[in-house]
Amino acid sequence: MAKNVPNISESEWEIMKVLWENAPLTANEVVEALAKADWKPKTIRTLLDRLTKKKVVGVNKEHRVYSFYPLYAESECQRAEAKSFIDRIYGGTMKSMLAQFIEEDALSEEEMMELRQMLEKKGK
Amino acid sequence: MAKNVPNISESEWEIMKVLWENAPLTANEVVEALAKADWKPKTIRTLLDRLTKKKVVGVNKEHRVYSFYPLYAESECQRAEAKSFIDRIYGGTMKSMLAQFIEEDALSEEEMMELRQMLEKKGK
DNA sequence: GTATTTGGATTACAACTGTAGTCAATATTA
DNA sequence: TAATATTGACTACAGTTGTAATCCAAATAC
Repeated sequence: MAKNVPNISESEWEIMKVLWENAPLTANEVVEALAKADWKPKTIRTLLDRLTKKKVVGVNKEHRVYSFYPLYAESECQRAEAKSFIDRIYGGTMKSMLAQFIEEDALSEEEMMELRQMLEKKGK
Repeated sequence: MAKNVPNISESEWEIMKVLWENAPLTANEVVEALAKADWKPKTIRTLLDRLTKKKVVGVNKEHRVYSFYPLYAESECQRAEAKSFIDRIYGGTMKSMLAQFIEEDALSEEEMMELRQMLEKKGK
């Protein structure tokens, strides 16, 4: 369980989002999915290659045109990032983070209500 | 308001934590505060210099031995990091993040209770 | 006042990132 | 089949980061 997820850089994360939604995809399909991001196709290739080298992405080489797919679930990666983020910035507790958001009115009334509901529901 | 905080790297963040707690401090005092972190003093100097160059830290050069102090509040930096983190990883909403934590039972009963209380109190 | 320590300035150097470009083989098109 | 386009492999190159070391001047210790 909880194999440690390798580090995924910011640009790489964009690629991953596409793969998590539609994998497997060829490089070209990823390029198309990211048309709005103004990256040159080669850049996307490089990122795919790096993700592959890092073993965050797998490659199917059965056909001439390879296809790529994630080797970790999105939620797994999110959780890994979240943990390291909260540790680093908020001393390790979600509470401090949420406390700050609440104090600084960074949440809308609606959002707070949703959060309350989520907590209630789980509460029991 | 909300001048954009420059990027603060992971190691640099450790330095900042010390400065936020005790600034102004000389380089040497920072070194002492970070004795447990096993960084060579020179490394800490380098990080202080970089933070200074980035204008995240200010320097008082009135005495031969300089002293350093933060130019941004901790909460300001935390918020900046949190925003970019949530945008990048959770599509921009705190809700998705908290939802995931709740679903995956990443919070203890006690933590959830505290969160509930915080939300209640603010609620009205 | 000489030797030594301390602190600031400068330099080092590899890994990781962002952002591509070149090259060569294969596939497709005319 | 000859020209062209696609795709994968490899290379490029500067900026950031982690992690220091060297050099020199001033201060301090003998």
